[in-house]
Amino acid sequence: MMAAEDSDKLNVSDDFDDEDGPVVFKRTNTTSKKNQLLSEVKKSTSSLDGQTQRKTPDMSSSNGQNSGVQKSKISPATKTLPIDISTASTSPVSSFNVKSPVANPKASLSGDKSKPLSGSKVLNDVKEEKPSVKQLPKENSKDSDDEEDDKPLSARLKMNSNHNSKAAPIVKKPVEDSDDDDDLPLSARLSRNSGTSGSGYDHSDQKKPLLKVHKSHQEGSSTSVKQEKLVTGSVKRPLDKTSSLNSSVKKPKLSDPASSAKIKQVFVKHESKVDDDDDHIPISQRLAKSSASGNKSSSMKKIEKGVKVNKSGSALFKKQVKKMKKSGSKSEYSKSTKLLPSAGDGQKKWTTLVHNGVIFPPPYKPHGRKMLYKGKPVDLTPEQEEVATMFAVMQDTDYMQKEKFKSNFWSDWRKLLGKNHVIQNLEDCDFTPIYDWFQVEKEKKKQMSTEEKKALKEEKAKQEEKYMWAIVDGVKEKVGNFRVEPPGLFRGRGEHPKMGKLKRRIHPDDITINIGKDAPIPECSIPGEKWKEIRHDNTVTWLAFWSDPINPKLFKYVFLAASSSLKGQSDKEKYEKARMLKNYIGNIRAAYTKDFTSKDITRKQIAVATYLIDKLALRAGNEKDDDEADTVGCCTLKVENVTAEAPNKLQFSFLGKDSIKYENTVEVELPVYNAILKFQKGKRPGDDLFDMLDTSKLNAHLKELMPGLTAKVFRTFNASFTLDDMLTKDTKDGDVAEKIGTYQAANKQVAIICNHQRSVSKSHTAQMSKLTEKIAELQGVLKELKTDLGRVKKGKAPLKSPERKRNLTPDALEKKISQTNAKIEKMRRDMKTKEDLKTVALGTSKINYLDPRITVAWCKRHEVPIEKIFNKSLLAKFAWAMDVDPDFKF
DNA sequence: CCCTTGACTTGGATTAATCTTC
DNA sequence: GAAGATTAATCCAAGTCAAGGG
Repeated sequence: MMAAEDSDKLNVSDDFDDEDGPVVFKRTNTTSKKNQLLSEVKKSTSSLDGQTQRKTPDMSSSNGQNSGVQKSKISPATKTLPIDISTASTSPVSSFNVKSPVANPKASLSGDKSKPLSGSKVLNDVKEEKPSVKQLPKENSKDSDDEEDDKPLSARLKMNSNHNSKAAPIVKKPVEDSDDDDDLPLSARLSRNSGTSGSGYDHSDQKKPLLKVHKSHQEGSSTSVKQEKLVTGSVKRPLDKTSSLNSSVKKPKLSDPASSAKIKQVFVKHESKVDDDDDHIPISQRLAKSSASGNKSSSMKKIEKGVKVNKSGSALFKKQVKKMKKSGSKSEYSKSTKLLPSAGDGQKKWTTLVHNGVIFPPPYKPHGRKMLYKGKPVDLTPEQEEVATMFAVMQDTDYMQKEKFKSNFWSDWRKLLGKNHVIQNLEDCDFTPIYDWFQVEKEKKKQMSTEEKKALKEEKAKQEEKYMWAIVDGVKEKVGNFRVEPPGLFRGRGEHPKMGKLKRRIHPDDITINIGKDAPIPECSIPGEKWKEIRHDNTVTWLAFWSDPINPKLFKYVFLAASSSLKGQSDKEKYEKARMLKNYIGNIRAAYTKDFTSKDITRKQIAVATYLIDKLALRAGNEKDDDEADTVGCCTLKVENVTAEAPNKLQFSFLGKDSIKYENTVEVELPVYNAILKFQKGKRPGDDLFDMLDTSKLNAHLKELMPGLTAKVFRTFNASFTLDDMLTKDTKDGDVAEKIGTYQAANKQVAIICNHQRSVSKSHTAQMSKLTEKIAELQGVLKELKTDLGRVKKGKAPLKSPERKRNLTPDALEKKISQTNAKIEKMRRDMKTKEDLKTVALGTSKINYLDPRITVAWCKRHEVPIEKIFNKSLLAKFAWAMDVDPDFKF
């Protein structure tokens, strides 16, 4: 307490950390340092001041006011009664409970639908098919866990970071360490390096102890017992079997029928289990019985969904639907619920596809503001002005400090100006008039009344309505990005060689449309222009694409939204594959451990790389061109990115995806440590650490170990496993808020493992000091209350404005005191959380790495409304996971 | 094999919407 | 009731990985 009040923020944070134990403490510290680093890197030359000096327009803003009416309608629901929302709202969310078509991989399994049925039909069929295959011996829940093998190594990492050692303080990501030790790969584990292990900390905080349960660990408390059961449970997994299987399989490409079938069988197995019990009622429903009582939510929701769809369909759309139906599908798109068009037949992704193409940004409207060149106004053509404006508007971004950005911009702009233009160099350009105009426009927009804004919004919605939906196999689905990207200056991340280049406007004749054969060709909204090409390719899911103006080798695609069944299905398959890895991981670890000492250098490198991917959740690391930012992943690590610290630690430091810095120091098995030294020997700092390796070799090898296995599966496995494990271990009885806290802690842990960072908000520091102040103030109040209490008890009048306090009784004072204390406590917690998460991005893992079924099942088990964890988009995206059994185990 | 093309997932930053607070 | 903070939605860049062609 006190620390917080009297100290500056740093201290405060430390305090907080203590709460969690030493580990945390460390982490925080490191974190903050990290931030500094990051920011430095990112900003490059400019420091904050840059912003302040100029007008720092706060772009954010918004309309602060909303019309009460509208708002009120929505907000209440959202907030308190989650359930109501789902049922009541017409939004897509409502469908989350419905069984979505997506969800049934089985359909694909059955596979034989030679003939493309319409969606609903297929669905029905599918549904019945449930029975089937149970090939895999094991039930999932049990077998999966083998003793310790299945834990993600990363979870167990230990990071030790000594801050001190580094001169520069950046310690970085301390991911958490893992616990105890154990993480090692099977055999290794036995021998494991005990020495270091424990490290001073193993705090028991939750973070680490992943599965080690059976072993000593006791932190777990009551839950541990339970867990143990689960974990050790059985499992004798057919690893052997599988492995042999695999080996025999030669190329398991998914497309390969045989291998895919195999995978699917596995899926089926899981699925069947899940399906079997659907009796459980969705949690949200249970809790909120207020809303509909009793019945199964799914049926209800289904209805709702139907309604909604009908409502939203535009006339045009309906027409199309009709037409389409004629051509084959009879299902009512609005109603279909479960089916999956899936991949039963080979590569086919859909049978019928109807959509309206894409919408273009409005043409450029010249504003006529003249920029200055050597102090004098310059006339620009609309085209020239447009590009000048793109640049002017970026005056207060960090890009302005980057020479590369400016030179690339200049180079492209100059082409528009022409060699002989008055403007001969960028240095003498003053874009202020344009910048100021822009700020004014922005302000105007901000000042518009609520009504005006609303009207504008509706207008836009109306124009976009027809582009928002597609009908896939008779089911109306949301389109993800139907807006063509507007022209602008390329904003590459990190030190991207092409930053600042003009990203030209895309026209209809740049765009290729993909649509069903029987569907009407979308009309091109720009008069006089036409699409580049029309295709009818049902082996792909994109609706349209154009080539990237910055890098013509790349394409920009228009896909369905995440809530679509097509996306949902592949999402589910992704998680099923990761779950499958759980059954193979023991053998995989044993295999690579053995290869740590292989004489075959390639094997050895593959082994070490696989180990790093498994333990640290590193990305595969494809090769990159020179015209891209220089970042690396596992296979592309350079010698200089890894520093060996005797006796057995490796310090990693490199720029990963999006030029996000990965900093971590971790203890490794001695053979790995030695192997790294060997790979580094005789090489220069910039040379490839794994010179015999690339992602295709690595993945080819992984595929021999498990069908469909690739490097990225480890990340998914790691993340989901960690979540499941931490939730199982750390969830305690308590109120919903506490449980959510547990969830967030697990989520945070995963984010740290995956190195999902975010930049610290500009106002973070200010916010922290404000909180600190506020706490101090409350503390003052508290003191006064205590004094008064003492006086009142003795029959004296309270100090200060006694007349106002005259009526206070001791009881009332005591109550106030405790309220104030509670308030202070809460503030402290909030502050700690804020500091703790200032550089951690929780969203990415939630969206991409955590099997939603883990979350849904946990919510069901612990009566936490799912809406507390998943927002509207996530609920829609994970519709396929909503009916999971509460006992689901990843 | 190696290299390129193609398609789809992952990711941080921005912007917009909503909620909190004073 | 507006400023400030938080959260959700959007945007689009940057990865992964399969497949095709030579």
